[in-house]
Amino acid sequence: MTPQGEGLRDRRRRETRLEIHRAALRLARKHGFDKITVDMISAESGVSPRTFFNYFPNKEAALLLGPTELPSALAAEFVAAGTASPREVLADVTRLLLREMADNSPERATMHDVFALAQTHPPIHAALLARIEGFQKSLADAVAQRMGQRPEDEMPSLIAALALTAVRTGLERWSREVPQSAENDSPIPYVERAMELLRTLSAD
Amino acid sequence: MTPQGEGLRDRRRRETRLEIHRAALRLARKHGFDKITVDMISAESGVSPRTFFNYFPNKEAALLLGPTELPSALAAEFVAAGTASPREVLADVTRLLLREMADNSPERATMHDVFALAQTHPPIHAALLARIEGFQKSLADAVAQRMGQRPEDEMPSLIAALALTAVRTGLERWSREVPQSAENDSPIPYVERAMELLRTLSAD
DNA sequence: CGCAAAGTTTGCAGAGCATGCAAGAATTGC
DNA sequence: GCAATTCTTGCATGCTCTGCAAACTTTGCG
Repeated sequence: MTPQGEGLRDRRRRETRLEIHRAALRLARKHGFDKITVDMISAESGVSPRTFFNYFPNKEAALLLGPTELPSALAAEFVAAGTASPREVLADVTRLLLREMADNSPERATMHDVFALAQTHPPIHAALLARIEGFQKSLADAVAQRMGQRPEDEMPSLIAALALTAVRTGLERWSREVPQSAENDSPIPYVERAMELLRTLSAD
Repeated sequence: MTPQGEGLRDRRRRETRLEIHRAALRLARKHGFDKITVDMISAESGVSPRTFFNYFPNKEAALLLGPTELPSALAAEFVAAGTASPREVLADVTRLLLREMADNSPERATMHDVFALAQTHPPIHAALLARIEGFQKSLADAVAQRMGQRPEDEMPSLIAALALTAVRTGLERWSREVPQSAENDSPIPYVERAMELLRTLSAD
């Protein structure tokens, strides 16, 4: 998780970014996103307001820390698996996403909070949707590459959209259902259930 | 389209709203969304900047005029069709949406422009996604009601999401493919194609 | 018609968001 | 240890959006 060859400068930058993110999330949980300001977040995280905008393009972005694209290592591995039928590819994509979520357990509490906040705060919801959409696009690119199609062809987009719809539906339910994010509390069963229902809807 | 029992006041309100919307779209097409201001839109549409915000909550919203929910008449009709299997309901939803799009031909040029602008302007894209999400939620509610399920159950959400994914994919391709919105140029074949591919993906 | 109630427009003030710029501080590589 | 690079910060500025109150318009009713 912590890159090896990084110097002091890189480490500090990563830490500052995380610090701002955590401060934003803490304050948003406490007061509600619409009641906090960039000044408050900056003060809470010990940087100047101007510096806040060196790390995040806007207030919403500070809440959304995760990757905005499919990590290229995973993408490469996925593409290398070779051509397959659309249905097989879809099944592979869902497996890929589930595995990725299983690995990223530390981020779970954050994901829970962000999804919960999004339910009640339209600007966060919009930002979250845009973020997911970007991820979906990079996923669709990987799918297209694996299927030997062009990125603008519909099938890869549809496959990526289906898979992420299941993920999103599962995460939304999880964040609604489970009020406090306890230890060892995983969204994965929820996502699996959504994927299962999607399969039912397809091939019953 | 033009309600009968509306007085002068209502008519003016509707006209002003449309006027602002058209001004916003015209300017956004011409200069790009990030280059225009609320002051410019207000001037172009002949109202004060303050009045702009009486009609729209923010700059993005002025571009998105359409309904934010499934019209209640359609919802009622849909629900009345009675219980059916998930797959049948999904097929019905896609039919419903296609019919609705066929009827709304006047809005096509606008839809084309908005989708095209969204491709290049992240804030519009986010606003559009949020709008679609809201529509999807109301659609899911209708589906839930028809299937005798609760709104927070997953199946209705998944059905609504699938149908709107097809619509969205079709519209995106349409707006990318067809640069100028000519007369008699319809997105419907594109949406139908996306729906067809989705079926292929399910039951092949 | 005429008048009171309700709704609409506008200006003004003010808080907050976001960006460019330049000066100063810290880190890096040599 | 020094020059180059990168990061932080303050300042100035423009834009977004809201609350409030005054002026104006429409409406409904006597």
